[in-house]
Amino acid sequence: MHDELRLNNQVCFRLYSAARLMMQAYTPFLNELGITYPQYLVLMVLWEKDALPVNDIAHRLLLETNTVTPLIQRMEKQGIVTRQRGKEDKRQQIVSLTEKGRALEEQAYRIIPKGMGERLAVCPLSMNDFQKLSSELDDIIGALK
Amino acid sequence: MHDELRLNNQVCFRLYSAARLMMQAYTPFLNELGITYPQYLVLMVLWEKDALPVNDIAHRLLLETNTVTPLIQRMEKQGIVTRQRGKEDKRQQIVSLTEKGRALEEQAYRIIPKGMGERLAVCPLSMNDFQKLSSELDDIIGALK
DNA sequence: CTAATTTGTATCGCAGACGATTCATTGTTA
DNA sequence: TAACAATGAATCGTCTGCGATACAAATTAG
Repeated sequence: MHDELRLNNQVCFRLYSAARLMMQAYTPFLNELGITYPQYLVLMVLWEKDALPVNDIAHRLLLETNTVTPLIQRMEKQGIVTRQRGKEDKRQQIVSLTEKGRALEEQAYRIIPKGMGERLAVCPLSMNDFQKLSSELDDIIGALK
Repeated sequence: MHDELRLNNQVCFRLYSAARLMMQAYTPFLNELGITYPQYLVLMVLWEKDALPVNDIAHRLLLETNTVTPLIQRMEKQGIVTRQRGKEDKRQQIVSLTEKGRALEEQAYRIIPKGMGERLAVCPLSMNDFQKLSSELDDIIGALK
């Protein structure tokens, strides 16, 4: 009846599916590292700049702190990060990488770019296409966040 | 250190964020209908073709049945759909819209295209850009599913 | 036609997401 | 400075997602 309400006409459904399938594609490689995809995102933030309060990590990932807090608590249990109250502001929890957390960067570097590259090779998109896709997604993200 | 492991270089993180933000953008409109985004997806499938087994709905949404089953059970509690065992194959649960479920299509049609259109208007993407985005996402989905 | 296998759902457990609320700490203002 | 507001985390409840498992119905094999 209403073409606007057809699944096949929905950009959102495509985004939703592509994001899920992409996470699923990462999963076997992340399993080798013993982490989940959201945990991998937290690690990428910390590999770039260590010792950040929960709030900064959440902002970087466009997530709420009530999502990130339990995520990081699980990572603490696994010995990947440690938490300590901020010196200047005692409300903050400063999240820092452990030796194990830092070591994961090298492991990730050996496994993931190669693995995902092969996984996406069947995809008929050029480097240029991925570049354009990225900037279009940034436009959507910018408009909605 | 490793540029491949930078958040800003990840297509996957963009997909993940864009999908989440898009769902969040739908939420206020879906709240008026009393449904969630995944429930909306199920409804779009049923509005197109009513009385489908759980399996068909799951396949259409690229989800597992162990995700769709509880989703539909909640929708049944809300009086949006009904379930009955298949006549030919008693293993199947045939999911059908109730009157309330059918009525939601008109409500959705009045609320969502207009609301989301305004929400995405600030997005500097043309109709053509969205078209290309859709087909690129389809390429990724096709490669990964 | 019975046994083995496959298929369609359901159940369980765990990890996100996120709204709502709480609590301690910090900042601000009267 | 004392009351008040804002901020950073955490907690709670609910709804996904999904791997692992279970189970009945249906299909296939022998």
